[in-house]
Amino acid sequence: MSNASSASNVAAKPVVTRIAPSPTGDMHIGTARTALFSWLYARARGGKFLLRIEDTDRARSTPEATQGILDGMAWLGLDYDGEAVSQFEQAARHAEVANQMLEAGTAYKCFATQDEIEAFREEARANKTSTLFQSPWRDADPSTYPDAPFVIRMKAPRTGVTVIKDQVQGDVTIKNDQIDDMIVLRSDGSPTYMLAVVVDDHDMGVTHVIRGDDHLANSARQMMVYDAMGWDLPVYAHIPLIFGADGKKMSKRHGATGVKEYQALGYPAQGMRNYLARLGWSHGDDEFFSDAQAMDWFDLDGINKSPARFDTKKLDNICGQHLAVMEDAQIVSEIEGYLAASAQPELTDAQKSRLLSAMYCLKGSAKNYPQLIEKARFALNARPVDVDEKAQKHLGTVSNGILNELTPHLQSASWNRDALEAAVGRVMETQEIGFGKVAGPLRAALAGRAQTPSVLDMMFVLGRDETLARLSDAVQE
RNA sequence: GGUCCCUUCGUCUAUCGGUUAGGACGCCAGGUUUUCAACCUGGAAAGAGGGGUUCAAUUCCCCUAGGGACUGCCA
Repeated sequence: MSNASSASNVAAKPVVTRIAPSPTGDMHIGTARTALFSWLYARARGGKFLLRIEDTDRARSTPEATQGILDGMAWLGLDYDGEAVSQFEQAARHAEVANQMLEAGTAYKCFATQDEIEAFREEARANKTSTLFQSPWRDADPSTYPDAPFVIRMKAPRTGVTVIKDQVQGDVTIKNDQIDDMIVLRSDGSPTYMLAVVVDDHDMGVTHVIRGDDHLANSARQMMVYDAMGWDLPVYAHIPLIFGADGKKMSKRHGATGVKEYQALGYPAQGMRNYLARLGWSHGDDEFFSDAQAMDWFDLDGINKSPARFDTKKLDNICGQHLAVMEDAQIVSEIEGYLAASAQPELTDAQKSRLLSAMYCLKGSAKNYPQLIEKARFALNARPVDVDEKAQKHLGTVSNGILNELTPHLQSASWNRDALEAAVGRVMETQEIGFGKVAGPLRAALAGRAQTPSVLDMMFVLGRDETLARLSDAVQE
């Protein structure tokens, strides 16, 4: 028997994609990318993007993890249509479908116990034969059924092939004798994932299933359910997994793997979307782009078949480019989210407005929020500024003279960047020194540290009173 | 073990039989400079190996090697 998903019979329908994470831990960065792809695909086509929480594993699912998924989606700006669907809550419907297949004869009751199956597998492994369990109950006469717990299994074809027409992987042919009679309903009456995904995807009207390629082989089995129920197959697109720097599947030892961790690390969401979109997908040589461009360009045929490694250096670079062009208010708002995510004190109103006015000279060189905040210390910290060791070297009797001479010039200067530069220039002339000789002490006095934005920008942002006060503080010390 | 998938600079990738194999990150060198960064210029750097097909293969096919996924009453 041959089976194939047909792109043509769903092409006319509006696109519906979904992300279906299981709430058993932090939302993985790979899940986020899958969500992003699905989101881009649906949004660009005026379709729907849905969220379903695959919480049928009651032992491992937690409300905290569910909240983590919701938070992650919100942070990344991946808005979904309607309410998040709980797979667990559809259990009755799943059982109903299982029973329908039972009645139709496309599924059957299996009374084999887990011990029996395990014993079979052990023996098979020992003999190096196939561990695919072939239930003796597949064609058993119902009159021989014992009064015992049973599972419902699909009656998989044992000959022929199943062809998965995948938009990324191409046609993948699986021999049917490699497919076991998968369990769709457990002995406690609960549905398995294999059944639940198919039923939910069908009920939710999902037209395009975009998911990790660890599900590729599963697709052949899931297609049996579509077939048994006479449902249209979705378009499949199995995307390669994301690897860590060493080429192994991204895991904890590679550093951050959870979406929330990246927010806590201070990456702008826009940059994250851009980087993630570019990981495993490309549109010619385009590397830096907006959401609108990504939607315009994104398509399944641009997705690569080979796994990509996660590269934080490139992430940094892309994020830096986005920060440089982001709206100031947007950056401040994201910084507030970053501070909360990384358990740092929130900004006061005064700090926010200072940050906002300083943003023009901060956002051009930072790659993430910690870097930006580090540069913004001069604006965030109140007097008296604490002077670190490196800055301290620029303060002393010599610098006192320079700062003292600069003070009257600043008192009379009109407060714009050119005038401030002229004021500094006058001190350079009379003292016959270079800009650096003035900037050093000035930087130390204004910021108390060696790495800051331009001294001209700092004075401009701080304003006359604050600037003069900081100079005075420094001279007194 | 079995089935399936993958393989272009260190990394992300372009190329859809004919290119000096292009771009980006990172790296190295130089420049700019008011510190760090940013920025500018230049440079090194790739078709896993072996067979075919073809006038011509990075591109199509096969084999090998190396990765990976699946092989659960997990999702």
